[in-house]
Amino acid sequence: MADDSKRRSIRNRARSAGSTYHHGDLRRALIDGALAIVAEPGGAEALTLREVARRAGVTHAAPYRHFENKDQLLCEVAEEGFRKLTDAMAARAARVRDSLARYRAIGTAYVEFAAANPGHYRVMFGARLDHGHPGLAEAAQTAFDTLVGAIVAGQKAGQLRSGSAMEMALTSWSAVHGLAMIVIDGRLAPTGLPGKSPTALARSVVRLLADGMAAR
Amino acid sequence: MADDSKRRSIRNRARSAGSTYHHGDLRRALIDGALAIVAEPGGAEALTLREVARRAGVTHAAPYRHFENKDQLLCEVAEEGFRKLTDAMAARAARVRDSLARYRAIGTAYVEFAAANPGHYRVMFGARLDHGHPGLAEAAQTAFDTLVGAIVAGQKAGQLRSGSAMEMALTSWSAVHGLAMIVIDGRLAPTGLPGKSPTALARSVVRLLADGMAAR
DNA sequence: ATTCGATGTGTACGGTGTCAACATCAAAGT
DNA sequence: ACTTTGATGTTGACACCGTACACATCGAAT
Repeated sequence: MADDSKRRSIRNRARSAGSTYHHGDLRRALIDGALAIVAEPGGAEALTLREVARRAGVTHAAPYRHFENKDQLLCEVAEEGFRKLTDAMAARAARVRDSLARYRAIGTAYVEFAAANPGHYRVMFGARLDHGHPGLAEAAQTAFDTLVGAIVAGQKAGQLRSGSAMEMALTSWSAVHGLAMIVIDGRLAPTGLPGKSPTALARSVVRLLADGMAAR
Repeated sequence: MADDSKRRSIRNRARSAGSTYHHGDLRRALIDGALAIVAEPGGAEALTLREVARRAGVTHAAPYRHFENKDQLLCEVAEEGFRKLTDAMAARAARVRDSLARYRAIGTAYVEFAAANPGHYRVMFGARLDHGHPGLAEAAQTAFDTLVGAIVAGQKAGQLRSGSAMEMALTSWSAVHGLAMIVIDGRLAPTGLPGKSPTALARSVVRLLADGMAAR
């Protein structure tokens, strides 16, 4: 019957993807599906538990065997996002020697990551996220530490003004996070600077910020 | 019957609120209901069309006679939010003579407004907002212009460095918006500065920002 | 070979935004 | 004064969502 053949094809799909038991590694498949949805035009709005299940070829209730609820899945997605963000910043920073320029590079990379992955970024900063989730908290911390590290290094090199590195980091993070949100939410109209590329805007904001933080 | 008495009480409630016809000024009642919900603990998450209708003592479909869809209602709520934000900034600025101090006062007032009205602020910057909505666009523009005005004034007074006022405004807005989001989303953990009051954080960030923008 | 625990299925519940057909009522036109 | 009409509110439906529970299935430990 149609039912049987459909079911078999599902099993086969799961089997082919390095399965451990029952139907492949569903947990991983669900996260991957969520990542795929979030990268599509629909964005974070279209990220629904049922759609994730559909893509994994599984019933809408199956995800509950691997995640307590939707938020837990979102945490996993967000965690992966913070790791990618950290990587993006680190990769950019690695190509710059001057510590002030490195600070700027990190800020620009931050905004560009958000602009390139708006759906993912929105999940990372969604209101419903369980802040207690251990992996997520650690991943977010690591991303933030990248910024702090660059600031401390700049201070040691005498290129950034002395003072509370933490306050400087919070200010920097606020600026890049705010710009990222403004850009991905399409809120540039009031500034009269629409049409400008995210990169150009990021460079402009980060330069002003770095000028302010630079030793004088 | 119970039905009749219930209906009558609804009519009476509407009547008592300066009605024009059928049932009072439902459009206004719906917006007010939305504003009330957004100010409650539940916040923007709890803002549902059906709940708004319930509070107005009306059926779940009635709002569609006054708003095309939920987003249009949200636009109205957001518009009112931007007006209140503008007022809050202007009120604070009016008490400061020095133009650099005034710039700082505006930034601090911005963050404090968001911290005091997190639900409302989240609606104002929700992803689903129709950017085309005329009233909303104007209200947002006015709020932003408050910032731009303060910067231009500071430049004229020789207290803020010269350069593109628009870029400086975008940088300032990014910083206060970013900090506002971080605070109301409870994302301070990575900074190691949790527990600090929004006001203290705002002052710290704004001071750093103003130092950077100040003429030297 | 049997049991058992983990995993996926089916079905159900209450909630949401939205729509279309219907009912009502104030005001305009006769 | 009576009718018509257009704006407003109601009813009931639809498709979706997150979540819960009882049931089926199947790999692995006994």
